[in-house]
Amino acid sequence: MDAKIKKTGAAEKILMAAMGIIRTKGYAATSVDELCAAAGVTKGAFFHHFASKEALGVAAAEYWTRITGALFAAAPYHEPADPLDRVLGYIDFRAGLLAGPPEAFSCLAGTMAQEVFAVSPAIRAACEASIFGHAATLEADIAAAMAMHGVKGISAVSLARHTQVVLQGAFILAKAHGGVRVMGSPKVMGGAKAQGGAEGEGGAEGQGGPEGPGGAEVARESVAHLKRYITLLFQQKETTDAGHTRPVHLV
Amino acid sequence: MDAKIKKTGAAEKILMAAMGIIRTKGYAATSVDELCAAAGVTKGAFFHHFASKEALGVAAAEYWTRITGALFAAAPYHEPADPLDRVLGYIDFRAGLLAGPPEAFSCLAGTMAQEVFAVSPAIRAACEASIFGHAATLEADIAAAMAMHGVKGISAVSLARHTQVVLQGAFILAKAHGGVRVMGSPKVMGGAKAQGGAEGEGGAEGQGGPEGPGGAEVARESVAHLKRYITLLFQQKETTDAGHTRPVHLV
DNA sequence: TGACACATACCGACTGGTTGGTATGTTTTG
DNA sequence: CAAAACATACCAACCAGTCGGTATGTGTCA
Repeated sequence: MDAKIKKTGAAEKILMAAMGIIRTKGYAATSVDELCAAAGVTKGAFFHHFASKEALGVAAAEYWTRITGALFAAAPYHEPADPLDRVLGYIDFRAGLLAGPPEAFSCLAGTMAQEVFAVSPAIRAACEASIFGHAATLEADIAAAMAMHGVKGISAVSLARHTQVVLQGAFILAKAHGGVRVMGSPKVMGGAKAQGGAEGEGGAEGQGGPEGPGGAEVARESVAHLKRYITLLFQQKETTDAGHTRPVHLV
Repeated sequence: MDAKIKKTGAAEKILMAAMGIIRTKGYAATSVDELCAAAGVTKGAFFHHFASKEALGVAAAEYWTRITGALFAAAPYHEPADPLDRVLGYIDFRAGLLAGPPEAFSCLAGTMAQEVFAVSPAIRAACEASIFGHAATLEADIAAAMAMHGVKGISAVSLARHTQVVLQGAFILAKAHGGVRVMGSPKVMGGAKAQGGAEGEGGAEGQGGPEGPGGAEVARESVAHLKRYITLLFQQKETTDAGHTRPVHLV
């Protein structure tokens, strides 16, 4: 990087900005002007690279797939020899990512899919590819672990998807819980007008966690349940096979 | 229409319309005009009853809490004497609701929380109250079941929330999967412009389920995992506590 | 080497339609 | 009647998207 110091093009700057803003405010509430301002480019540049706002949505989902794909490919959970350890390692890795405000750890594809599934087939498809494609990267390890530990009656596909269900759901509870402290940046709707009666906490506990503001802890607890589920699944099948207890047909 | 046959006021008509439209398109993409048209009222009526669009969002979340609260209070899963059966009955009840297109079974509070958690504290709080409040209705049964069956080391609060995490996550995967068939109503974005490369299926299987179009089946599979988790949780504690074989009620 | 053709990347003023919201009626109801 | 419930007309701000233009290559032929 001497002669050519990485001149980031406008397209990528827009995509990076889109990742941050859409995860915070959602797709529909994000305007093209806002995206351009955040990326430091003009509207002309935007529509030079993307045919429409919807096309940017598709591109953002694909960008997200690329970025996260590289992150998980390089992660250390692939190392263990036992496939079950790799699966549990994946879950630990995901739990480790749950820190800070929700927009820092939530999933762009899940956020967009929720909003546009009924109005933009193209974006929905790109989000589907991202989520289900990522789930598919777990299938091999899960299948190998099930074969090795003699777990039967459950499909690896379904269990792989279930891990994503728990993560996506954890993001939502985290977003709903406590919320973000107004640390400046995200412009908040005028508080005077909303005459909402729901001011009190809905039975939530201490929200000032160790490192961040919001519901990362709620999310981590569910991921712990997921890990316990998988552990029990494999542990019980082993005892069932070995011992006296009559074989339990799962599903 | 004789003496007083339920003259539905404008406010409730708007709230009912909001439930349907926001669950389909999301909060941000739903315009006030659209809401008024669907409810068959005018803008004047809208702003007579709601101070702002944000105030409607809060009211919609509270309306949702009321509606669903009544539904679950009247549901039959409260009948069994064994609290564990009530908990598992709840999960079966939720699984039974997973049919048709995603906008028919997904959660308004989860949808809105995802979009507005960073921009509208009032709506976020109302959604939080809805989701965590509903989770709280499960705590008593879960705690009783854990006491009765000697399960320790897990908090009832956390397990109750985990059920909601799985459900919310299941909604997202269902929305991302396959999608809705364009059966007329929801106006779809212009397909010509979006030059998305993601046309192929992301490794998904047959999407034409028995009754509906989309991903209800994907959702049901995750709920089955949830039920299996809770079953294993109690079953293993029982085997650990009391002898070996124990009545297993799987699925 | 220089001149020409062509392509890519980017700029920013502009447009027509839509947005949430308001001001001012008219009708219904207690 | 008076107040609440609803309708009509309207507005400024904002929206996605357009369009004419510039600056910088890049290949190519003489």
